[in-house]
Amino acid sequence: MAHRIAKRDELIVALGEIFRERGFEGASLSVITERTGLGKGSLYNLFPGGKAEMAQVVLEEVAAWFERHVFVPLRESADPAAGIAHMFDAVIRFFRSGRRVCLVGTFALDDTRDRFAAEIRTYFTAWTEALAAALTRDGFDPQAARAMAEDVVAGIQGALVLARSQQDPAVFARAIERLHQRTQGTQRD
Amino acid sequence: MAHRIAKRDELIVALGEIFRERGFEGASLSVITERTGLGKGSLYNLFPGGKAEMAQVVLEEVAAWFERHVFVPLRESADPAAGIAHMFDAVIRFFRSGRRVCLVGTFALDDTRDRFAAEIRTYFTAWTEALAAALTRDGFDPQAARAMAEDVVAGIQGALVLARSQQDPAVFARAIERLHQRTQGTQRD
DNA sequence: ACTACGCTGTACCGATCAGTACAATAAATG
DNA sequence: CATTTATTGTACTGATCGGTACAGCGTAGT
Repeated sequence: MAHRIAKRDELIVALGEIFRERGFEGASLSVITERTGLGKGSLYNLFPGGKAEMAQVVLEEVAAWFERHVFVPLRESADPAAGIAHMFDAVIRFFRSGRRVCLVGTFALDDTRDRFAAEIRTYFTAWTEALAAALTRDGFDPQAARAMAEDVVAGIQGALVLARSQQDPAVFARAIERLHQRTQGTQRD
Repeated sequence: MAHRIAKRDELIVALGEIFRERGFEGASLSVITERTGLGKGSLYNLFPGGKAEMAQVVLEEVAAWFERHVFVPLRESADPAAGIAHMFDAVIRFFRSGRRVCLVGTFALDDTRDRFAAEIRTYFTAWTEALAAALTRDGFDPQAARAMAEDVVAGIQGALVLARSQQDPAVFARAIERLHQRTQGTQRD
């Protein structure tokens, strides 16, 4: 049995890692009990809704993290370019420089997609819109800002796929760097 | 029971759709028998290796399709820009304007990733390298070509994730259009 | 027509799935 | 300490998993 996890927060983080590594279907109760050190009794006591509730809570946690570390800075930073830089830093940290995969992206592709469709959709629209708004404030034409925001969010997701496929975090780092530079470009309409 | 599938080629196509829609784990033998109209007896007669062999064959089929419709034009087209344009057309067709998802990308993210790691890796490296070579031939600085190729391949994957999450193929179409334009840009080093 | 063989459906296998029931234990409260 | 309450491990459920065994069938070759 793995080390016992004391606090609920840590448990949610651990669940997130498991879902990221194995997907929703692949994260069986047996691997969850093993990795968290919690028996089924404890798990179902904490999450009466079972696996679906665990995934739901993890998704909410992810959404909250992005809200705090990405969306708020994008929206409220006095200097929009600083907010955008902050976003890229946060993304690099969150995805562990490409070693981690995007849970929401994973869920968006596999057969879990319908179950969490609303959460997945919200995550990406919120991100795209917050970034587009920041780019607009930074001098981009609104239409160009929207296009650039889509490019950046899609580019990050794609970079995660590519880095994972090559087992090479450097691919992710390079892609992030280029995306960041493009947001600082001069052609803005 | 669904309509009986006559030819092996059609069967492989059907298997591809099932894996795309449900992932490797989610594509249970029961849904495969139902969707293909073939019983387990037939399936295991055709693919003695079971599900793993089915997925392997589908991956090979995808690789062959890209080799023929994407990599060869990229490598052999007299006009590299025409080869690149051909690639974008093929991609739009293959992914059904964003309604279809990339099987390889899906496998790269979920827990199937280790099982097919070699095939996944080859798919993306072959694509990136063929595109980078074409861009170089088209006048890009070799380093810029490599970066652009990574951006394009990652951008396509990300656009598929985004389009799927928004259930909006237009997101994919727009992203492809922008990627294509960037390959035609004038800043090449 | 007869044989041989490839294809097929079906019944079955042990393993594992998510989830439940519940008794034993631990912790909190008096 | 006694009693209540919350947490936990374990044994179980029925369903489904991937895979196997095999008998029945159709067709081709002769």
